[in-house]
Amino acid sequence: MPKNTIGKVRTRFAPSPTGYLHVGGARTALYSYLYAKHTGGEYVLRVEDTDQVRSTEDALKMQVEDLLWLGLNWDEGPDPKTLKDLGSFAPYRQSQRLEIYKKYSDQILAQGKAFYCFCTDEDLERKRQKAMKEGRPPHYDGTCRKIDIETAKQKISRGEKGAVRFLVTHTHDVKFNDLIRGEVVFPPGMLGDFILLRSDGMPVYNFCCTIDDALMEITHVLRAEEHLSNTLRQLLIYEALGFEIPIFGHLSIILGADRQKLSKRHGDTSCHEYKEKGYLPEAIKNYIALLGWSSPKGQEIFTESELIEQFDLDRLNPAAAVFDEVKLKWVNAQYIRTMPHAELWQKLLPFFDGAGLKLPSDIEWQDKAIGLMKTSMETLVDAVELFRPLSLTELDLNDEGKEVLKWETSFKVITKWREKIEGCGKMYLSTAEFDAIINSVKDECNVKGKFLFMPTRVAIIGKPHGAELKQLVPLLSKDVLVARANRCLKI
RNA sequence: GUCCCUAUCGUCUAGAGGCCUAGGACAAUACCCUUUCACGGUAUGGACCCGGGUUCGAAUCCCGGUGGGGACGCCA
Repeated sequence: MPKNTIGKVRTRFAPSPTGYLHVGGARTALYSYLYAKHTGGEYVLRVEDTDQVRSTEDALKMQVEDLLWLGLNWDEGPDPKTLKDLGSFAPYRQSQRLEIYKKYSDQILAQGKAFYCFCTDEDLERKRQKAMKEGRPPHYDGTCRKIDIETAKQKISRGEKGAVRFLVTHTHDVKFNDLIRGEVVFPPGMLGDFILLRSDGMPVYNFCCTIDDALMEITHVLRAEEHLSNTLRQLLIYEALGFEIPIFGHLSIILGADRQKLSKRHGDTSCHEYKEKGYLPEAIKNYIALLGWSSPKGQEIFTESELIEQFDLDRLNPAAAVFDEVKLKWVNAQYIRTMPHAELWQKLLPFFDGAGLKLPSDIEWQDKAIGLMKTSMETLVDAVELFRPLSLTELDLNDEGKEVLKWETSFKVITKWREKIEGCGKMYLSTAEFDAIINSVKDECNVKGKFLFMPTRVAIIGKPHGAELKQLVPLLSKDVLVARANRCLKI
């Protein structure tokens, strides 16, 4: 009987590689990871790829990539680079553990706790519909229970396809103690005989999951609430095989703003999409940690080590939580503000490149620019519009800007502005020098308020509204400022 | 249909029978700062799903209802 001999906490995240990593999956992975780290235990990545139709190698790569992006590195599982299984419980891909499942299936069959089923899909579907219509639970009706094992084996040896079903006969309540929900009771009659092995020999989720959790000595199974009723099947398998039962914790579901389970209908639900929208992995992690868990201190923004230190399983909320991107944005903004400038610049670079922005490569300039801009952005994508006026490309005058240039006083203001900059000895103006110049333009042209600031802003960024000039001007060289002013004067 | 889970401001939550006139965060509103916007600061409004019990006392415990979610697959 498999047993956790080390006495260590072992958690796992067991995704099915059928697409991108969903935020719900990310949270399950995060909690499993955090709990293992918190207790000094081990965190395993196992790949549940027994659905050969839907599981793909590409999807596995995507999931691995997203998990690594979030920094949820596993102690055992497929190697991040080669995807080769690493760890003493290998293999970690269920598609490579088929003999193991076969062995246990044979054992259950031999115990008489399972039987071969030769019913066809069509038969089953018809019976299911009929049962539903008559108000009965749509359970398997037990047709093949009466086929004895020898007869069944003969049929199989003649090439007939048979699935293996677990024989569900218990008449007692099945109970377990859920970490999050307390005692959960399943009365008898909730279940029909369920499949262990499909007729093509592939095992199904509930079977592999149970065997692997036991064999891999997983001590704490954290998974989404939709698996709560699966636990009954798994408990019956644990019982039949005499395996030690792990501690289960069923995490609440994450909902969209419409209070329905978060899904593709809600738009962006994968980590990958949030990455593209300019969210930092630290921020996503921090935000999803708070969906269903709270810090005993009431803290909301954490470093990685604070999260690990404070995270525990006794503060998980059983009720479903709505995913709120507005708050995610706020969390993201907090991280942007505290991130070292050079690091933030590196993260911004792909977004600038993607938008075709050409920005100075001077490190000092970049540092100054980030310092001035970072409180104005919530996501990395926001930086694109913020930095666009600083791009060393031709000034883009918008219609609103052109309107401002038509004002009577605008020509005078911009001419004076250009004259003042040209007269300045330095390559970059300081904020104070900019203030001084603006004030002298104001006095000498005798204009103020919007008639002063709007034309000046148009001469600098091509539009009358937007970024703070005090932030922008110190980041634009004299040459660029003059060239842009000239451009406006020519219209 | 049957079973399981669940219910505190718009959202995430604190709350372990008296510390609750229910606390915090995001969002909202107002004001301050600012010659635009944002940042920042200050303040305001905003919730215990409903009905029964138990108790001297219930957001908290119990029962019922209602709402929401999940499961009843040769999907996971």
